[in-house]
Amino acid sequence: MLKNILLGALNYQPLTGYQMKQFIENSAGHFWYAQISQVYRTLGKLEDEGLVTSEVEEQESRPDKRIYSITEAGRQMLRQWLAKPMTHLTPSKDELLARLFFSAQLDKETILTQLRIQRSLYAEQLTVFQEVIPAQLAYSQQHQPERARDAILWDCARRNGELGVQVMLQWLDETIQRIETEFED
Amino acid sequence: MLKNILLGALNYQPLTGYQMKQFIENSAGHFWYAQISQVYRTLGKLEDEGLVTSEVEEQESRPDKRIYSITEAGRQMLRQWLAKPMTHLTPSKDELLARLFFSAQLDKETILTQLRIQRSLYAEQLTVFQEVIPAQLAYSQQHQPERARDAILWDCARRNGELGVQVMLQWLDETIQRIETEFED
DNA sequence: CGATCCATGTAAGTTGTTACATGATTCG
DNA sequence: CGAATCATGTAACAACTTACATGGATCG
Repeated sequence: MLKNILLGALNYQPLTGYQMKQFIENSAGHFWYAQISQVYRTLGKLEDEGLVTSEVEEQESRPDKRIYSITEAGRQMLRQWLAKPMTHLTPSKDELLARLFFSAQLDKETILTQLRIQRSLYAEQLTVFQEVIPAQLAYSQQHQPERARDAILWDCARRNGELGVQVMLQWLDETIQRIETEFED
Repeated sequence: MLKNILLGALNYQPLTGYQMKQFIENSAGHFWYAQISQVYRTLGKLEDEGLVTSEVEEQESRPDKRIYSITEAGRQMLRQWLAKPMTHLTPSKDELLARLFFSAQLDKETILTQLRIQRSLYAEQLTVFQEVIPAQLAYSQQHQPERARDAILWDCARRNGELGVQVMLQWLDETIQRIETEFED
């Protein structure tokens, strides 16, 4: 799967491994993440499979850059992945819910503290979707007005993040209140 | 992480690997999943670490059962995990968003078909959170009224799933409409 | 009469994480 | 003056997936 995401990024322009890691953090962070070491290894595999090529650019006072480009075979792979219908829901893992599910043995205050910490983390995350990313999208739209379709889809992804965070905040408020009133200690 | 979830399940009563897989599917499926083979291997490791013990129950006309129980060390591990504050958000991966993000090169109808398939999958999922799980919870509450705290927390987890699915349906409707009106073909 | 359930696992492979190693530059 | 940024990767380990193997009972 990371392979497809790297191909997707390289489909716009050639990038180094380091830049791809940044791309994932800044643009795709809401629906994907990867360690930098994994990015490098995955790029190596993509190159072995002939889906990308690389060339080294020498630099002074910095390590040389290895710049990756997508090949025609890579583009075909990407298109294949995108067009193949997805007939399942992406399964998800959520540590907070896993903990809460088994937390009946904890005392009330420990649970509430946990939930309040998460609430503040989500509140912070909301500004990313409502302020940071919109600013980024506005900028890239000004500089690349020909990418109108991308702009729409990127904003749809952003909106998904915004709604997801809002619903978590709503749920956390509901849940905190419920535990405050329904739990005896 | 799967280790903690298995310990959490065994904290209620001894179970076989097969039953734990079912438990994960039925009760924890919304926030965790695991292959049955992974469950067996993880149980083996937990036993090596002395966090669970097992004994074999012979059966006729069925393979023998290996029944796992949590040890005192296991309970301590579980409590430690539950009580340690979680200061990060669980990162998530979502293939649908990843695909959509890179889908500008696809034609409008292919994207819309994808989104409509997902919409129907989520619609089905909603009845699980609104009908199937509430029935399960009502049943277990009747049979174990002493587990009042568990009942509350399990319903909070269920509610999280319900809200999550509802927000995905809302987002899919929004997104389908947006692509229908804003995409030219 | 084929699929699903019960019930166990192993083996091979892929993916992902953490730690290590290097080193100049730039920012606070 | 220490931390972060740029830039590369390797090694060891942990986690997870897929395929294989077995076999009676039960359901549609």
